[in-house]
Amino acid sequence: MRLSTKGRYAVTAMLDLALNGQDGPVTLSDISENQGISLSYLEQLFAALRGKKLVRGVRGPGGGYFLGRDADEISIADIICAVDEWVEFTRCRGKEDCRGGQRCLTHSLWDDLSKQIYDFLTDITLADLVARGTEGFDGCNKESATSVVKEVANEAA
Amino acid sequence: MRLSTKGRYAVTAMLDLALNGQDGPVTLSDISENQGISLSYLEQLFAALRGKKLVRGVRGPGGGYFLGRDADEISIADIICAVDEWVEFTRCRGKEDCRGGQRCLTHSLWDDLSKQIYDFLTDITLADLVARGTEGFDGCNKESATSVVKEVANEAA
DNA sequence: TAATTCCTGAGTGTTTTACTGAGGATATGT
DNA sequence: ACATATCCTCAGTAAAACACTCAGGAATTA
Repeated sequence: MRLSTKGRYAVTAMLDLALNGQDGPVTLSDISENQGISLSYLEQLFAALRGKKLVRGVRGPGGGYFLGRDADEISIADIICAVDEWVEFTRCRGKEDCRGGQRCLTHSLWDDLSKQIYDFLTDITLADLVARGTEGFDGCNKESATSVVKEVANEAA
Repeated sequence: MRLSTKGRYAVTAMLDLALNGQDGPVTLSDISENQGISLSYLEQLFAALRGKKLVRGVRGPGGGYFLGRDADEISIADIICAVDEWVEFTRCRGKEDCRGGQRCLTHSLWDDLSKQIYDFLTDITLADLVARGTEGFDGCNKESATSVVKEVANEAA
């Protein structure tokens, strides 16, 4: 599991899509402006997302992007795997590569952890995030990440 | 939270240390050979780990590295944060940066998820991994966790 | 036909990655 | 004292990834 800023861009963009895609498609220009990501970079990311059928593009005026399937059917792991190519880390592919089992054991432990992280992110869907966020939303103020700021919640109400 | 191969190298090296550091210090040469990481790169990583007091170096012949504290007091998040500098992702630092609350909401959702991942990795210690791994371990030939993960990933694709 | 949007691909400066190399500081064994 | 082993520091570097610009082409709508 690889987790870089590239993956974050993708997750953020998909979140934007989940939030705004209810009434009509969302254009990349909108996402670009909303999230502060360059248009061309978004196009690269969405090429990958399209390849994995996580989004569906509609061309022409009034076009844009939809989610490829329901938000509760798209996990964070899906999104990250689509853009952050999965890299094989351990070079230990069989018993012959192992020296005294030591190296192999360490790698096996890493693989275990890696799988745990993957499973964790597989269990979180876009719908989860949206649901969780829109009810107990804590607003923009980064300094109070834990405390609840109700400004945007009030704005929405 | 950033999770790259650099962080993996660090976690793997620390695991090696946790496994072999019971009777005397472990040299970087050993780790280099065991894990297939270049010596100089390890020295870079351990400079960072030393800075965060996660390891303790002993110079001279017979020297090497110890864990900086007990294995059950070192979380995976500690290790990754030591080598993979924490990068602030969202540029949204206050209400003035937000446009209609939309961008802000997305960023807040990301921050939420980011914190969840961080908490998850904070709860896993080196001791956990070692304990979990050494009991059920039966060598390299077994269908490794990595290939399982890859299957799942392919299935999702 | 013109505008809008997706879509493709080439190119580019910057940063990160993973490594090489050249040395110095500190401790050990003889 | 001396040679050796180890940590430790720093400078450099090729390759990859990142994030982006630019230049168009393809499909759709008005």
